[in-house]
Amino acid sequence: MENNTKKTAVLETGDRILRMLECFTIEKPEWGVTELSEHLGLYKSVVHRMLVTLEHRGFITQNPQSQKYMLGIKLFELGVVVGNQMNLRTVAKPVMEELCENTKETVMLMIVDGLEGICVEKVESTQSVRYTSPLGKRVPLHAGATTKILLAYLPEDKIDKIISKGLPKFTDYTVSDPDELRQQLQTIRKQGYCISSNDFSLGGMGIAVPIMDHSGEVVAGLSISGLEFRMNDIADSLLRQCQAAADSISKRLGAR
Amino acid sequence: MENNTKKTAVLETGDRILRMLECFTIEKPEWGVTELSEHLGLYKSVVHRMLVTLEHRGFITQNPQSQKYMLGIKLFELGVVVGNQMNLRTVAKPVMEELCENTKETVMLMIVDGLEGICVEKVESTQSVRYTSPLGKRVPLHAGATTKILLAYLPEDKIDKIISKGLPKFTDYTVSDPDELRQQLQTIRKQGYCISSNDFSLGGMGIAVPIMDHSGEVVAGLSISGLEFRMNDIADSLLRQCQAAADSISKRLGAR
DNA sequence: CTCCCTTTATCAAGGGTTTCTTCATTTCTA
DNA sequence: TAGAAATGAAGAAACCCTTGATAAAGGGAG
Repeated sequence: MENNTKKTAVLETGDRILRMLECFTIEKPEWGVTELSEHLGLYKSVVHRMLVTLEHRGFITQNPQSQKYMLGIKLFELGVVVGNQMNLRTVAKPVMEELCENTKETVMLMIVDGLEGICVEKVESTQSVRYTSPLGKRVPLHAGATTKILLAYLPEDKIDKIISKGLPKFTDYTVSDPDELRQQLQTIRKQGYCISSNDFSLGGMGIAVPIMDHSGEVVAGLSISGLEFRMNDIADSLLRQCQAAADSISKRLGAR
Repeated sequence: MENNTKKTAVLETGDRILRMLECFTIEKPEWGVTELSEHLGLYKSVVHRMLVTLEHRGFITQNPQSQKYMLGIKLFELGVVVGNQMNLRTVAKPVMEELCENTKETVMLMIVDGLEGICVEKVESTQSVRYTSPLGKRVPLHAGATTKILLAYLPEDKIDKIISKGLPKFTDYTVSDPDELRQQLQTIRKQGYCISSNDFSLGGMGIAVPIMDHSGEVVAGLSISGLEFRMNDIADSLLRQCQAAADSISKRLGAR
């Protein structure tokens, strides 16, 4: 995600280090020097020197057995600082816990960052078979109820940008036709919620509503997610509970 | 915390950026350009350029109203990656939840990083009056049960180093005499647990035990923390439950 | 089980590139 | 409106990349 409103140029060396940090993900948390070199298109000695710099202050640590590198405890600390400063998360958590208790399904809170959605909080169902998604994971906005509700309230130019980047299919039910997606988004805005099944994962179902801040702007999506066969017949009831929860959170954020 | 086993020099620009990131803490999550400049002893234009570099990729974000800078969502994502790769946390969490449920007090998991302790997981009591400490916060090792249990099992040279850095008092009961501290640590090792009151916060009480990994090494401290007047009379029972929980976690980590 | 070869990680030095230092300009707040 | 903070630009100074050497580790073959 790029913020290019400022004229000041970025520091090349700094930007390169940040780019490398972005390689460490939930899917691939461990990297070797050669792997990073190839992935980033940088000399191995450059990569190594960056890793030593990060390791020096605990931002990265090396697994002595495998010699591979992984993110260090300092990033855990900084991550907690970010989590703490999200008023939205603090306010939402107890409401989400209650909603999960009442519905027995996973409750998720997502925001938009750039052209993607990120799960910033979740309360997982305690049922053995449950829907879940990793906290902090980035997902596309056109598949899944929680992200489609966010997409619906984005500015038109941003929706255009997302569509122009392409709409990959995750299942046979994932919408990939731009006109059909726009139609869906219009319906979502009209009814003020999104219910979708099977479009991100087969057998999955999500019921999502928007959360507003004091200025009436949509700042997050709240959803109940689970298995379709469990949720389909009680969708109305789940929707009402989700709406009540979102209203509660919105009010605490200063919405009218 | 410095890892200086490698001969490769760190990148000055990179190190400077990391040093700046370390300024953003739970206590002070927002900084202005001039504040950072003075705190770090760097020119304002250098600080500004570093901030723009971090902002460019979402590692830092600027509050438009106050013009101050705070950590960005990218660090939240990386923080989650770190949290996920901590096998200890994943294994411990359900056990901690049960322990909290059974004891009604806050349960905490701490590790050592450098010469300090860090809380890497906690399950807070649901009682309105409860003991708590921020997740991810660094604390000294000589005050409080959870950290003293960790200190007790550190190598002698590391204990010496910590003592030589000084033992600040948090209450009148905080141990600050090196000989007395060593005595306490010996007792803790002997009995295999630590119970302390009032030495980190007045009225607070903690019961802590060590968690071992597959090699028998102490990798974390597990504790029940609460108010002294609630815990004092049932300390034996709480200690047994804490020991059982720690044993369970240790076994799942491969300890015998 | 040991040795050899291949791959990866680590390290060093000079030329080229990037960033700091200084100060100007813009923006914001009281 | 004035002062303080944020933002931005250009030449000198410092840093880093590029290249290749060395060390370490792992795997396969005998």
